[in-house]
Amino acid sequence: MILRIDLKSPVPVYRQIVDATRILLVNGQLNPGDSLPPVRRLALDLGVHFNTVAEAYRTLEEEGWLEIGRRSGARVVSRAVSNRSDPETGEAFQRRLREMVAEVQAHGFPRHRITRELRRLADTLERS
Amino acid sequence: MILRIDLKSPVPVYRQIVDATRILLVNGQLNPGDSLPPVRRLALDLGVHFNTVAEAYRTLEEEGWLEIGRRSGARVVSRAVSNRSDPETGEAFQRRLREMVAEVQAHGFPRHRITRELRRLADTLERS
DNA sequence: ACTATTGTACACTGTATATGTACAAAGTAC
DNA sequence: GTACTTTGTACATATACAGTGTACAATAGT
Repeated sequence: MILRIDLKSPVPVYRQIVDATRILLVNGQLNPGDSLPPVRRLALDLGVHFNTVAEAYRTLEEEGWLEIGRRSGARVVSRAVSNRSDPETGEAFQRRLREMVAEVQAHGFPRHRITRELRRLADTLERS
Repeated sequence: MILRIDLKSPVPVYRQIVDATRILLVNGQLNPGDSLPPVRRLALDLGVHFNTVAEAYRTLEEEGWLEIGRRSGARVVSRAVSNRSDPETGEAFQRRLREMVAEVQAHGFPRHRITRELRRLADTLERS
């Protein structure tokens, strides 16, 4: 499993691991039955302490993605996704989208590239 | 100025203020010459300490949006946006977009609503 | 000049992130 | 089936950061 994390980011490392792994899970690049690397190995790869990785695994377990055993390590399980999403989820999604767009606009990222990325992502989602 | 912040969010309040205000600035709902409320008043409205608001204002000042004076308060200034955005900006934008999408998918938010929001935002941007 | 209003400075507290170290459980080898 | 090795867990500690409390400094208005 290859993840890229940024030690200088204000986002805590364990959450970066969670976020990156969740993408793999949602996209089907990690499937039920697959094993995740032992905490010590992934920690070495990423250059962090293994307890940091363990914290990430526990978070993913709480979200229902993983099953963690003492010697068996972390394994992906099939996860029932509730089709009933909180109404709050949609609002928060819109707000965070606008925040992100405003931020990259402030950095001078041109509008047409922003719209291009948004549409490209929408297309990708639709086809998957 | 009306902002909505979430005291239970893991995102620090001062950054929520920054993010929300940046949207107003980028969208032209706050323009050069406009005054922002005094830190104590906005703090009362939001239910936080005024130093928290002051921290947000200072951050926006560092980003070049505001000019802060002792008695004159915080005032919006015209800001030269560099058209040269870091190449990193685009990559980070894509990554964060995918993270957000994966997160709402995990919450059961249906794909067609995600794509709808993405395209709606793209359209809005294009027309502004 | 006085005063009220504004932001600033800085100490303090609580919480969360990341690490260090010792331990416990459970497969594997013999 | 006992020993060993590999795995995650528990918890103490260090550090950084967010948020608050309080005193101060500057400045516009009277």
